[in-house]
Amino acid sequence: MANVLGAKIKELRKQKGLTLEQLAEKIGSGKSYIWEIENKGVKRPSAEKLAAIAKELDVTTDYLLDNEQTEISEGLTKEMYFRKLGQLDEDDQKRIMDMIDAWSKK
Amino acid sequence: MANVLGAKIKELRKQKGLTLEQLAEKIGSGKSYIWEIENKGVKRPSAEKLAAIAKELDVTTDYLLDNEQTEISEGLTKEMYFRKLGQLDEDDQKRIMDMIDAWSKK
DNA sequence: ACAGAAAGTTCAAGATAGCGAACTCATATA
DNA sequence: TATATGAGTTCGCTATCTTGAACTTTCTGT
Repeated sequence: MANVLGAKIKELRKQKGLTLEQLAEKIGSGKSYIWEIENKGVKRPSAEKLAAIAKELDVTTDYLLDNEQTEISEGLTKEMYFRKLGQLDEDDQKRIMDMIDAWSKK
Repeated sequence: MANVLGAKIKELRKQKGLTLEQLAEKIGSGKSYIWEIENKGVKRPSAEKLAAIAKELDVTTDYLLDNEQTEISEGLTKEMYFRKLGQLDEDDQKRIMDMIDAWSKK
């Protein structure tokens, strides 16, 4: 169960049909580094690199870092609601946000 | 205009009335490190630390990293709530989503 | 003003990130 | 088979992170 991060990146990279070198080039790093993240497990990758990787693989940094969350489908429905939220009137938006705030403190 | 990241963190931390030590403790690091991020400028902070800081300061990691974006926009606020929503337990998430659904049909 | 506490600052040292260059392994092409 | 090409792997090296402990400055109460 170690190196969840690496597993996620490897899977997403392959889904996109990218080689180590291609992904590395897109985010401006060496392919050896991507390999080490995926296989050896880098303990504390920099926010810069990870954000770049996340962007290229169309996921959020938070998703990559969260060791509990290994499925993206769930996240996608949330994103849908996020969009819906934006369509409500200001007042309703504020009510929702207040509610989230309230429930966050538990 | 160097060290935009540090400036943002310092400002947000003060807005919340937190001391270096308080913020440091919340994210599990030494206060000296927070100070160096804010004042000396750490070049490539780890994703883990930065995500923890962002969470504590109620902003996204992406906002902290983006040197162009220095204002907390409306979009960012929604993004932040989107993330908060994902951190609630399933039941609460469902309640919020139901509420959004209900209010969408008005 | 003074003492003590709280906040901020400095720094040396050990741990890790991240790169380049060279290597292996597989697959393709002649 | 031989050669080439692309993908993955190993490793040493430097730069940077991150910490703990000691230090200085600022605040607070008396």
